[in-house]
Amino acid sequence: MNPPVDLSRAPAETGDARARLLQVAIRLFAHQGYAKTSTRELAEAAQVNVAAISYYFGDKAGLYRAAFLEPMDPTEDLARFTDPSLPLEHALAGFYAGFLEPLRQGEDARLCTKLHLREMLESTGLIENGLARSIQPLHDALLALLVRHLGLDAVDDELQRLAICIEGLGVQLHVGLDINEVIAPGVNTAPGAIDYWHGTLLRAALAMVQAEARRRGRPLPATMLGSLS
Amino acid sequence: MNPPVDLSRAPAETGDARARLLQVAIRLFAHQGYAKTSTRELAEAAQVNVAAISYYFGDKAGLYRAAFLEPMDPTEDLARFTDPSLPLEHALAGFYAGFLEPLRQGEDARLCTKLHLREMLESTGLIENGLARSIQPLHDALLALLVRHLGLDAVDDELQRLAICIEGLGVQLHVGLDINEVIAPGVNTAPGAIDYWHGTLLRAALAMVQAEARRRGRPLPATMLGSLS
DNA sequence: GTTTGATTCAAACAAACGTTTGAATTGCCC
DNA sequence: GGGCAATTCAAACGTTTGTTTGAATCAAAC
Repeated sequence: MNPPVDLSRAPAETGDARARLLQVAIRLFAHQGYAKTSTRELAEAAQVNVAAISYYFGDKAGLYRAAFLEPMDPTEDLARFTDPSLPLEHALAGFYAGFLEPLRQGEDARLCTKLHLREMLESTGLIENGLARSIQPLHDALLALLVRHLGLDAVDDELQRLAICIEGLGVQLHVGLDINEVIAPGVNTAPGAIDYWHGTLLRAALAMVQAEARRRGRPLPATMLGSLS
Repeated sequence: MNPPVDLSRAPAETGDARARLLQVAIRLFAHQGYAKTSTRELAEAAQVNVAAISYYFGDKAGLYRAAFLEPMDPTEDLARFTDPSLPLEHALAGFYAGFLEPLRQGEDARLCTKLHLREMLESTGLIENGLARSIQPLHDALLALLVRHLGLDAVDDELQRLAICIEGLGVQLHVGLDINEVIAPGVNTAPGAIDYWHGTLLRAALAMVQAEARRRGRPLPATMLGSLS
């Protein structure tokens, strides 16, 4: 009795049934969505009895919530580019490194990103409490970076749009992971593809920022750029 | 008897039950996905008996397929930017106009785009036969445009990535429609927001293309640019 | 007015769904 | 070994799912 429903982060200490369910849930929910994934399918994939879902997570929605919120820690992504001493180029390189790292790692990390992207389209309400809280700091940090390097003293709408464009380039890589392979075979899978993408995104973002600086009549100080240009 | 299953485009002539089902299907499938939308919900929303679904479309999947493939005609989007006499800036402006037009129109057009975006993440196989066939021409036309203005004689991987970035900026607008409003309130809903976005996307794409031209040591002829710069 | 074919309807179907149950099993402390 | 709580299990629960059925309704042709 007294099931540890939502014991709040105890993935390994309570046998591996709970942990296996979580791992499988991320994969299956990401791959085929919430509604198309049945509890029996989850249980079978995790080699666990169906009742384990309600035992450990209350119900199917609880398992989804746990799987969705599990690996969300924006702090390490933030650390990659918020250092004010970084030149713009290196900061943007660090920014995109956060987007590209899941692509380098195994399929699990990629599916985890897919799970979050899916929520952006479905918006089951989890997005306001979880995803937004993970994205907002990244967005604000990027805004601060741009304000600093553009020499502005406030965030205006045009800067918001610029930031969203810069983020969008990184998001697009994940959203179009599958379809880009159909449209332009090899762009994502060829050896070294991720590194090439890193360079492309970085140059694109730099060009956008420099264009915006020029548009505002505030060309970037050369010292703020790195070696690439 | 002899039900007109998949009569292949006869939306109005056979009473409006079929047409109403299609219209409702686009809205509901886009809003909550395929699996979360039940046949009874569809029938009720369309004020139609449940049997009408199998009567007109065979089954639920048939209705989804019909709704998905219904309004897909890339030719008019193509016409906006493929004219070789257009300067680069005007061509890119036309390119993004195709992305932004659904945002100007009613919610229906927006949901239709959402329906297609959702398929990019789910990949139920419909994407290869339908969506890819609608996107591929756009992508190829954009490649041709870039090859022409960059003075290249072939498409290489870096040009593929540049094209995907340019497209990604447009896609991002739709993908992030909801979440961007949470992160940066007003960017999509403020009066004139779409027009502002058009300018931002255009300047960003131009900057990316010019940067790529510089990287290749082939600066763009000034004659190919328009009045903005 | 009757016939004919197309369309609509309420009702029912089997299958799959999420969840619960109560007994069986396990691991561990005394 | 006995007691105890945590965990696992097969089975069943009631509901909802997609689909089908056969009769009822409708509009036009004869």
